[in-house]
Amino acid sequence: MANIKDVAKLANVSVATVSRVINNKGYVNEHTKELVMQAIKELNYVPNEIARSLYRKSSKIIGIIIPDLKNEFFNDMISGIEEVILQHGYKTMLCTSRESLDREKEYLQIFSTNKIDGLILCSNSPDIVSYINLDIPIVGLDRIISKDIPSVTADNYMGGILAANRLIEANCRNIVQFRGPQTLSPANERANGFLQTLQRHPDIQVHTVELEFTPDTNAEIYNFLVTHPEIDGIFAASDIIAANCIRCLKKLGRQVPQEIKIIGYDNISICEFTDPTISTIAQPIVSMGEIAAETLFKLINNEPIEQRHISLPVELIERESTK
Amino acid sequence: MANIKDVAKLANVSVATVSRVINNKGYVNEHTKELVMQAIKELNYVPNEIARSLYRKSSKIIGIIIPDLKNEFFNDMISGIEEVILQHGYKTMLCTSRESLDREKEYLQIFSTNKIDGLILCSNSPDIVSYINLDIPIVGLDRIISKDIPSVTADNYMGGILAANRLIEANCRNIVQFRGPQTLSPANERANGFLQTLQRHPDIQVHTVELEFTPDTNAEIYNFLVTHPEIDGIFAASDIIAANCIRCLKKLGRQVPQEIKIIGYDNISICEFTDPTISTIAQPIVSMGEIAAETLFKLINNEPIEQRHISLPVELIERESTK
DNA sequence: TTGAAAGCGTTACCAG
DNA sequence: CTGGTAACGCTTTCAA
Repeated sequence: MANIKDVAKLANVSVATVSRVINNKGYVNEHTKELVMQAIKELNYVPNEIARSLYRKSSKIIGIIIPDLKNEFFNDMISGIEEVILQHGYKTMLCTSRESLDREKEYLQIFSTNKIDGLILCSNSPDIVSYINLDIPIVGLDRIISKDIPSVTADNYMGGILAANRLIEANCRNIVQFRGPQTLSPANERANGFLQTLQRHPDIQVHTVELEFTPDTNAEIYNFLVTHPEIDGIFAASDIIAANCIRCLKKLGRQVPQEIKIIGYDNISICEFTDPTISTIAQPIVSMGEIAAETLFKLINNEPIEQRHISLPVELIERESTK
Repeated sequence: MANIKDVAKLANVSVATVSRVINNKGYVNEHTKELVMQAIKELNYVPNEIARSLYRKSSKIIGIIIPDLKNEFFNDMISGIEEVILQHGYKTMLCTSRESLDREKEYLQIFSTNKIDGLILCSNSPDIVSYINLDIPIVGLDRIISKDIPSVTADNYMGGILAANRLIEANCRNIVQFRGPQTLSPANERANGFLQTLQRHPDIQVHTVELEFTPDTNAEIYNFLVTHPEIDGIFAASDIIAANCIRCLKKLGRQVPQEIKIIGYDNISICEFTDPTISTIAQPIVSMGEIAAETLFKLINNEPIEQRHISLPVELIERESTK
C-alpha cells in the first residue's frame, strides 16, 4: 500500500504538499495539484486514517453499546443513530452487551484504548457509571445512566398512564401488569404511571408480575393466567410479551379481545402479525436514536445543549386487542 | 490522558521498559515491573491502541457490511460473528448498506482508510467486486460474491427441494412461489431447487411471483391471491412474506392450512407468533456467522482453509401452516 | 536487564 | 506557493 511519501516522490513534491492537496487546505499551485492528483491515482493511494487519528488525537469513531441486536426496538434506534453518525463523517463501533456488566466493561475498555470520540450508551447496569473511565462525551439512550450524563428517553410514565386509561375505558376490572425488571428505570416509570392512574379506581383489581426481558417468559405468563381466570385486562412490558399472552390465552381457550384486552409496548412489527393484532404504546424509536446522536455531536463540538435529559412523547396505537 | 512517557517518567524508567511491561514481553526485573505497574495504576494509564495500530500496520478491526439490521436473520448472524471476533481479540465495525451500492462503496472506502484487517461482506450488488480495493482477507456471507472470494452460505437449492417436497406430500395442486429478486443468488438457487423438483409432477400447476425484500409487499400478494383462488400451496421467500400471506388469506376468508398450505423461509421468531404458526426452512444462521468469522481469521493468520465455498445444511421445520 | 533511537503515516508550523 | 521537520504514542532493534 502506497503512502504519502511514495506519492510525494512520484509527483516530485514534498509530503507537505501532498498533505495540502488531499486535505484541500492551504495554498497549492493548480499545476502542482494536478501532478499530485495523478500520482495519487497512479498509486491507488488512500490516506491512512490511523496515522491521522494519531496526530489529531481523535479517531472519528463513535462507540455504541446496546443490550441486544435481536430486539427490533434497538435496531430501529441504531438505524437512526447510524444515519446521523455517517452524516457527520464519523464511523460507528457497535457492540452488544447481552445485558452483561462484564461485557460492558470489556467494551468500555476497548473504547478507551481505541480513543473513541463519543459514546452512546444503553445500559441496564446501575453501577456502570463507576467503570466509565472515558473523558469523552456520553449520551444515555432509553435509560438514564446518571444525573450528570445527558440522555434521551421516551416518556415511560405517560406510557403507563395511556395504557391504564385505555383499559379503564374498556371496562376492565381485573387487570394484570406484566412489568419489566425493577432494575430498569423505564420499567419502573411505566409501572408508576400505570399504578397511579389505576389507584383512582378502587373498584379495579390490579396484579403485578415482574418478568425478565428474556424470550422464555411463557411459563410464568401461563401459570399466572391459569390461576387467575378472572383477569380481563393485560398491560404487557413489551410487544413480545403481549404476543406471548395472546398465545397462552388461545391455548386456554379465552377470547381476545372479547374477554380480555391486551396492550403491549414498543409498537414493533409483530403487533401486526398476531391474531388479534396488538394495541400498543409506540415510542418514537428512530427519533430517539437520531436525537441521541445529534446531542452527542453537540457535546463533541462543544455546542450548548438545551436540555440535559430529553424525554420524547409516546402514543397509544389502537389495534384489535383492545377493541 | 497519560501516555507511556508519563508512566516512564513517574516510574523512573524508559518508555521501552514500560512497553515491555504492558506487553509482557522481553526481560524485565520483577521489582522494576512493580514500579511500572504502580505508575500505570496511579496515572490511570491505558495504552493508545491507535499508536499501536500505526506501528503494527494493523488495526485489529474487522469490518462487517450487511444489508439491514432490522432483519432478524442478519441479527442472528451478527451475534455469531461478534462472539468469534471478540474471542480473537479483535473489534467490530458494523455497517448497514441498506441494499445500496453507493453506501457499500462509501463503507468500503472508510474501511480502506481505516486499515481494517478483514471484511465480512454480505452484499447484493453483483458488481461490488470491482469496487473492493482492499488488500485484506474477505469472506462472503449468505451470498457468493465471486468465485475467488471464500464464502459461507446455506444450501438454498436444498431449501427449495424440501419446500417443494412438503407441498407435494400435502397434495397441493396449484402452487405459487413468492420468490426473492433475481439479483440475489440465494433466491435463484431456492427457485431452482423448488421448480426442478416440481417439474417431475406435471399435474401440479406452478406460478412464480417475484417480490422485493421490502416490508410492503402486501398489495402484490393480495392481488395475486385474489385473482388466483385456486391456489392451495405457497412457498414464500421469507417468513415475513409468509406471515403477510396468512394475513391476506385471513382477509379473504380462506383457511390455512385446511385450504392452503404455506411454507416460509428463515425460521425467525415470527413463525411462532402467527396463527397458524409457520412451517419454514431453517438455516443455521448463527453458525453461518461463526463459520464465516472463523474462516476470516484463518485467512488473516495465513492458515489453510479446507474449502473455499462452504454450504451449510438447511432443515424443514414443520408447524401448523402445513399440517 | 535496561535505554536510546528509529520508524509507523500523517499534519501543521515555520522558513524560505 | 513549497519544503523541512517536529510531533502524535507506541514497539522493537541494537548497544550497553
